[in-house]
Amino acid sequence: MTSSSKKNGSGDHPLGFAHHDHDTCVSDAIAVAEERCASQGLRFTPVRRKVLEILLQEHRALGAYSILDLLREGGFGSQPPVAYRALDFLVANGFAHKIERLNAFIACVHPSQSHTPAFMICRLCDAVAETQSSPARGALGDAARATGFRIERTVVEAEGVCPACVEKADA
Amino acid sequence: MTSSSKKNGSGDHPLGFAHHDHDTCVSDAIAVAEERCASQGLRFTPVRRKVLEILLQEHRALGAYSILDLLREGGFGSQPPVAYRALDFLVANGFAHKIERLNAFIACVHPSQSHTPAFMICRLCDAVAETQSSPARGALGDAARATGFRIERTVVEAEGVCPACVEKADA
DNA sequence: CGTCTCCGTGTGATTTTATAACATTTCATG
DNA sequence: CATGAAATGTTATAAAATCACACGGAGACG
Repeated sequence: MTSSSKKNGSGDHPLGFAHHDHDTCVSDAIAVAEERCASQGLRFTPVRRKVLEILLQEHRALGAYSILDLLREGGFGSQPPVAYRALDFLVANGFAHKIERLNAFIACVHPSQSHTPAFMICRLCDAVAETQSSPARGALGDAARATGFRIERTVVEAEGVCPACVEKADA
Repeated sequence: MTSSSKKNGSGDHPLGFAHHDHDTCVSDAIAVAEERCASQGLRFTPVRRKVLEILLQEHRALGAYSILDLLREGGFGSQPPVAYRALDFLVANGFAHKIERLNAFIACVHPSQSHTPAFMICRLCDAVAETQSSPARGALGDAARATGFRIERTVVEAEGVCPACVEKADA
């Protein structure tokens, strides 16, 4: 099987804090990536596509070595650089993000627009939801301007408890 | 010698984007930590003190293994858990922070107040400056409230170019 | 059509970061 | 001083990431 190896079939998802039609979300996202690569002269190779499919399919943050396992199952190379290179490409081009707190990777939710992603990470179930932030507009931006620091990129990750786990805990 | 092994003597510092009297800053911070540990019943043991001294002295983000090297020079245990445990203590109690982006640690600039730290990391010289942020007040906080996510902690790290390196680059 | 070059891939080895497991020591308390 | 909890020391191992080099396919160019 090419899809999950853990827990998700393909319909119901407690992930990202919200349910949605996952199958079309995967194929849509792949289509978008394909188009954008074509239009920007980027090579959307089989390994890169497969890694993005894996991330979209699982719909959660995956470590490079988990991805590697799934790549192996798919008949691709199984040494770390294979996964890391594909991930580098996906991250560099905004198709995926790295969650620094987890040393893990997740597919981007809206790869079309350029954006400043922020993440909410559940410490109980490890679910990760992507959202937006503009840290450069708040206190951080003020500090940067005051000192002359030139911000190029920001990592914003909130750790806490997702709605589903809050319910469970309260129950 | 108990101080640095890399490059800082004790006077001049391009670190943290600003110069200051470093020797007193180290001893002051140690004194503060000592007091706070005493008042809160925390054990400010030799290893923990030494690790904090190292972080304060170097005044930049250090990897656990660099710290370990310096611990060894100081006659302390030299196996990873020694450093990691001391760092866990310092981080848990707000005397130091982990820079997720760098897998490195840095002494807290104002360990007295509880705060939501944010960091500016220079990708050219690796200098790190701590500042404040309140991501929970902006778009991220809105998203969390909207979805029911309970934020407990936030990681905010801006990557870019520090003032000194901007100058060098422009020159 | 050849062939050159660049870029991506495959692979083995290694480095860097972090934790597990367990014995020993230290220290506050009774 | 006995005792138990917390901290440390040490060995071993796991997890994450990179290095170095060989191979191969797609486009550029004669």
